[in-house]
Amino acid sequence: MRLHRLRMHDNVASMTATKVSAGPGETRADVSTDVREWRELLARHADLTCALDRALQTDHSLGMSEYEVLERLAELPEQSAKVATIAKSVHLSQSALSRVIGRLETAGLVERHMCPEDRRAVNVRLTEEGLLRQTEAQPTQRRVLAERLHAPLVKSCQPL
Amino acid sequence: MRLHRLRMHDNVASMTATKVSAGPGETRADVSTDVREWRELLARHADLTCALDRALQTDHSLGMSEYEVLERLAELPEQSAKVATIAKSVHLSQSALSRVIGRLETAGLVERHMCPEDRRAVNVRLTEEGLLRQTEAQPTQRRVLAERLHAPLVKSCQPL
DNA sequence: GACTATTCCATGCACATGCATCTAATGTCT
DNA sequence: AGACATTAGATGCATGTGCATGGAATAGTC
Repeated sequence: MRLHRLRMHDNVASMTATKVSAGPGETRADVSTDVREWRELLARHADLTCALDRALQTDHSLGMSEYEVLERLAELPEQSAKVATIAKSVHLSQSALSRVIGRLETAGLVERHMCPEDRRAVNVRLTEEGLLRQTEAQPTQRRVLAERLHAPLVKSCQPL
Repeated sequence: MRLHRLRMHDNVASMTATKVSAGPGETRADVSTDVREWRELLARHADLTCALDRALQTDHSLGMSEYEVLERLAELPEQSAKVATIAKSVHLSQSALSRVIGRLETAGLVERHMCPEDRRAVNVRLTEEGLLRQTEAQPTQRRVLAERLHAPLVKSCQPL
């Protein structure tokens, strides 16, 4: 049972070179505002990611990546989309997404169909079972978000 | 070369059961405020994590986890700490942290010493080389943070 | 002092992910 | 049509991570 969580994906963005020289009064121990914000972001992400993954896994046997893909499909009127389309809204590499879809397919929650108008593409369609699972899991996700999205951080950003 | 990034760790927090029932007007397609916030957090995290890892790896041959540990040590006056202490401020499991320290040790950036007053514990000490590398890498980290922490998100949270 | 429980860290293992690459299909030239 | 470039998606591989466990040292109990 995978109970961790992480993701990232290379979303190529502009690299405007904003020069930021550290202030002269800066010592070894003090930390810039950006760094504090960044550490809070990391802490919040770790907390939520862990809690969400745990809750989804325990209560619904779904990983966070799996749930996210189901959720995106469920939000669509057609409840199906090409892999490339899903990739645009999920922070996973193409390969990781391909495997997530593979796991969902094995579990019977989605089906892969060849795309008639572009036979390279694959259409991913939510099954009845898939919609059911997503519908069941959604309250769990919402509950965890409501509980922790704005809760005070336990593990924070103190300089140790 | 590892060019991804992600982390999480189980920081046990209270599980106050805040009941949040979805409003009756909610349809399949609309997304709650919490969910929008959560997706923004995910997107920001993915963007920064990816950019930071790339920059640190390319320019300084350091992973994000490695850099973070170096940074935490460099912030301390003694520039050394027990593993358990470091663990409190980094979002890594104990095992992952142990291995990060192992890689840093192999690279000659930290040293492991037995802790005299508690011989179970290990003291991790920044080497000269380690401090140098962290000092070199810090501007890179600050630059990426300044560039992207508040930049508009390219890959956002649209319902596809 | 002997025994047990607990704490600190390292390691075996399973697994999800990113990168590089491959195949197939499509698009673009000439 | 033929040749080359591009795009969609799957997969081999290396790697980082978490979980479970283990060994060693300490703390607590009798």
